[in-house]
Amino acid sequence: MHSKFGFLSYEISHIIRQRFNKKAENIGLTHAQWRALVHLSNNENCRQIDLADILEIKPITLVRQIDLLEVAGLVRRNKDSEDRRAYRLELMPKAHAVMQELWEIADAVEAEVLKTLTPQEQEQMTALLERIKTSMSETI
Amino acid sequence: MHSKFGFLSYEISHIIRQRFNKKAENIGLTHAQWRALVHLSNNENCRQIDLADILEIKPITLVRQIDLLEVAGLVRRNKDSEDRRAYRLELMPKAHAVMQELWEIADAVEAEVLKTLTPQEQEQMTALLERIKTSMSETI
DNA sequence: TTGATACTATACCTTTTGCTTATTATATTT
DNA sequence: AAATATAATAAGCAAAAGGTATAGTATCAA
Repeated sequence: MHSKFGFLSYEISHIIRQRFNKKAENIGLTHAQWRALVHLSNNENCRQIDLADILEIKPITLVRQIDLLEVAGLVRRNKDSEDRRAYRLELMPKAHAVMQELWEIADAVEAEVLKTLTPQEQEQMTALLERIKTSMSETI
Repeated sequence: MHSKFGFLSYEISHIIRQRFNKKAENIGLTHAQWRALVHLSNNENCRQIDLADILEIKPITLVRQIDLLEVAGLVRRNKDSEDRRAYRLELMPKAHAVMQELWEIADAVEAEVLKTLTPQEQEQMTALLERIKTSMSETI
């Protein structure tokens, strides 16, 4: 029996993403931008390279996401006082309002997806996935 | 506490995909083509629209994947004898050899990813994910 | 201290994946 | 027979990500 976990996790997140995009299209943020916002809010004032690392994407890929978020007034690049090469990324007040809307959509999509499991099973699965993710980031 | 499952499943599959692509780049098939092959081998002789449905993509998106797979000699479009609008997709012998290589890579990536869980936990998680996927396809 | 090396952000270009809209040919239903 | 639906596809676009190269700045080692 061959591996299935890779396909399962891909296909589930693929459908979640489709559903999220459909419900969120009027907000004007793509899934990738929304992901950047969430991780930025967990790591306020980090540099672009830090955020790119967290998002598991290349710095150049992040540059344009930040460009768009900056134009939308959600994020600001502040010059790092200690390293003149770097920027520190600040979340603007408007971002919090947008994020609240997006969290409602994300929570609704997720509730729909997980409704087939009991609360205990949901917790169990989240815990298992978190262990996998932690182990993956350690393996480089 | 906000939803996490969407992010977790996305991020894990994102990293799995990166690792897979890196190891498989010399084979000359992209992740999407590989996914199409696997699902085709589980549904031999289906029509393009059936496969698109299984892959949760639009038929036009699949057209070009099949074009590429056909050029590579892995898949053949056979005219459906009962419906002259449709093609039946046939997996060519060469595809099986390629798939064997790709399965080895996929299995290795997956083993590495899951090594942090016990075999029981791995089964548990796969079972939970399969229930989610089944429930999602039922919800349309 | 200076010269080599490394790092941060980014410009330019390409690839991969997927979509929308519309078209052609064929089936099916009324 | 006419209206409607379906299978594949063309044309063109968009989102997400990467590769290579470069400017500017930091850091380390001789």
